Amino acid sequence: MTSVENAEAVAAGQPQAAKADRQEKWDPRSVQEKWLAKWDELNVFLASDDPADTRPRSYVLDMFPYPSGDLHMGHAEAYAVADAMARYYFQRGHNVLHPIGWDAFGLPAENAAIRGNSHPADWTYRNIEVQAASFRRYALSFDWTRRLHTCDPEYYRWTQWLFLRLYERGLAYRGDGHVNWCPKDQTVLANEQVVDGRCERCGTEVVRRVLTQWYFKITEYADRLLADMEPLESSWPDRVLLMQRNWIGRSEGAEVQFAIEGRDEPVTVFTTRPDTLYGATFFVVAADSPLAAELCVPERQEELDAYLAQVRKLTDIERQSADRPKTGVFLGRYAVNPVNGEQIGVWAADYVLPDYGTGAIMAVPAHDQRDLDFAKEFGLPVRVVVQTDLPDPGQTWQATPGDGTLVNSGPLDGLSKAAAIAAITATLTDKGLGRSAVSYRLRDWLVSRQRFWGAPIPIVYCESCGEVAVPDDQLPVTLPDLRGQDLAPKGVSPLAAATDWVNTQCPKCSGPATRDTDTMDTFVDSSWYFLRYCSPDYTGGPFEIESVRRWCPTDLYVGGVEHAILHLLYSRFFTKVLHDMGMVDFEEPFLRLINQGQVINQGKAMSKSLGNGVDLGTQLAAHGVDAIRLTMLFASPPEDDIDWADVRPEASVKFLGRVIRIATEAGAASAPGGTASGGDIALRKVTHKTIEEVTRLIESARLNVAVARLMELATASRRAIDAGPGAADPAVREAAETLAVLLSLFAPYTAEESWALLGHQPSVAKAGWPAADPALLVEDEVTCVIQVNGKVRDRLEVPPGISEDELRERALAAPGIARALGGREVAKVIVRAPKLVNIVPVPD
RNA sequence: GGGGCCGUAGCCCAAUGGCAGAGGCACAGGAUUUAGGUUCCUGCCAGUGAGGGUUCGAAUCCCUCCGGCCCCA
Repeated sequence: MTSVENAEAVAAGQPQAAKADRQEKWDPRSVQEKWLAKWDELNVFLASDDPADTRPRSYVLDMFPYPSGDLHMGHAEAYAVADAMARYYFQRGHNVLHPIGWDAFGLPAENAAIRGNSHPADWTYRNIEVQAASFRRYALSFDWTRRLHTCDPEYYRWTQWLFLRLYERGLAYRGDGHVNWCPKDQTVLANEQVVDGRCERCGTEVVRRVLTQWYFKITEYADRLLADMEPLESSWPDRVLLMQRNWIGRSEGAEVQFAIEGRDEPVTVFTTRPDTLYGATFFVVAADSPLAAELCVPERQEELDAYLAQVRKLTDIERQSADRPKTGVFLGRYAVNPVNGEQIGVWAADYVLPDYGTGAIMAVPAHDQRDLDFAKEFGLPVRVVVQTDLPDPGQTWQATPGDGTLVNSGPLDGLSKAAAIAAITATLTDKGLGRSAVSYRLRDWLVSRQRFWGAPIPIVYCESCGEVAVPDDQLPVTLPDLRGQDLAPKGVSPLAAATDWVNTQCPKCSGPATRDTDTMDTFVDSSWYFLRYCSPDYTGGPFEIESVRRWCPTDLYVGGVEHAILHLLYSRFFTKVLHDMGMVDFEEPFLRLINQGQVINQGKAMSKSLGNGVDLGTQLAAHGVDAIRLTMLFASPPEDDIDWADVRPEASVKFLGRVIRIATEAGAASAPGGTASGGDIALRKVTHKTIEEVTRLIESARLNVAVARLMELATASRRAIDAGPGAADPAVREAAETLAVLLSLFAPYTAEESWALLGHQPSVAKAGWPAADPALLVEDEVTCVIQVNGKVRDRLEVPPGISEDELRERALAAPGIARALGGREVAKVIVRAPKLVNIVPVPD
């Protein structure tokens, strides 16, 4: 029997049913619909943009979802974490911005449209509605009035506008390059979207293609992206900072110019080890670089072509794999070592990549394992120039990359590695043959995509004017109405087939022109959405500057670690560009970052192929929203994975039932509004200690421990009712009310119901955060541990304010201590009043 | 190969150099009960992956090894 039926039974005059209250499991699901309707009416979580609103502002943000079907277990955890934090700030009286929107452009919608012969928008907006309804039921404290979708023309108008601002500043450019191409998705990918040589979306192995594409010049911001991580050190997870640092991959070294026999211009190489310049015994260019084609002598052309055919079949990962035998072709030419005039052979090989550095390297086999492997394969000389205490690499085939003393290096002989780097760099600079240089692993961000469901790139190509930006007043460049098979991948963007759309007028000369047929990477859409939430309906720009000034940067950002590089790096880049444009007054968008863990099952990520998926809807139906939220938060610290096989939502249901019963009994026994000051002091102390600790725990996002503290408060309340002063004691009411308010962060329905049972008007969200009374936090007596040599030998009950001297005296006189000392003389006494004394006897 | 994070009870997790245990699950027992369900109460279990070091005192700091995860090659 549910409590709803109980209530009906009572109304029908069957009092025996009411008595069954303690015996029947309370079903927390029974109150969900009631409070949802009430909350819609009250609508308390609106962020106020009134400049006169003096409440402190907090901006709590969840990474917005992609609308692929309904919400899943992972969403349930992430959004529960952010919601608890947002509700906390709200209860503390902050003016909280906690918005929601959808990252609504993207490939799955397009694929669904091809399959279903429909428009991607149909699928997208349908799924958004499903998710929105689920979010509402999941009781998230969103300000729904700020909802946005990146596929709305009112949104992507400003994505295009931002593209044009980057274009004006030279930060968006069209360039040729070796790009990553996903054969399945039929589009190019950014480097960040290639994981282990595969498309991060569909897992297909990517291939290299040479194409002309649009790029954002994120490399220009490499140094700032690196340096500005320092202030985030304590508020972002270490591993995210580390991953970003690795991704940017700054390395210091030098550029060195090698003259090439028969070529006018020298070729520049980047090396982190200019000190080993005298050890360069050959020169390698990427086999598939233009340089290789150019430098190859005619007699070797055939050999190079055959080699190239092989190389083109390989992925980048295979090319760089250390355990693969080295391959290459001698190009029949020689490069000249600028420091000793030595002629060294120029080789084409696949272990050098065409788009890293300059696509050419000086090979120092003695001190670089890859070069050594190559030298071994082709019988090239190995010359040690840094003497280490390791055996000769020419004998062992183990390169010695470490520090040592320079030898065989002319003027550098005798120097250490560091000194040699400084000396050789200075020499090269003087002679105009090189300079110190910094190289980054980070590449420019490739933003063109040959797909339909994205923001069109707002550029047209005119026969007479060339590349022309679409003027701001002609934005947005909206998508043509393509659907079904029109969208099937054909290697060029589906937009190219919409000739009416493609053919347009040049904005400059009004002559015939064609539109760029690619759309932007959807990571462009999500690089600025957090700014749009501040003024989602603003029509004068992507955001209202004043509004962003009030809310941003985001105080807390919650999302998965899978965005550690991509989305976070891009958003940081956009923020810096907007800062340089004078549109925002900060340089980092997210002050604090929490990466929630994954929800897994039986030790493995949930997946269709493993058949271990757990459906969120089923869980919610079985246990109720509150129990699932509570289970997510209580299972482990937010950043740890939760194995659903290890948790019992039933336990949460049980706890929520305890809370409801306490509220029921306290609510029936006393009225709201009284003072707790005459109440049971022991319970009051527990209550106030709980307030103090939970506050501290929430601040540091240790939500699992906070929940445990609430369970203790519930237990203490139950004892007070059953075996203490009884339900009518004001301390019981105080405890029950505190429990309801604190619990409202985690289990909003149960908290609201409790609040009502205690005789209060909704909403509990407006109750305000309780303050701990310092007087109730002091303990009368503290148990002091007396140790001998660090082992506990006795305990004393002492007043918390006891002096060190008195405590020392009492400790030495304690009966267990004399026994433990066994007559030994005391050498030292460490006193940490009032909790611990450690007595160190003179050693035997 | 380089770098980073993590190993606490049968399980999930607490303990920010000071009593190894807060909370939950599971298990066992008691009370209530028509009930093996519900509720309430009680109990049970490890010496912190292994070894060494620093310290009056180490789960916590340092070193080595083992195991797991992540990032970069």
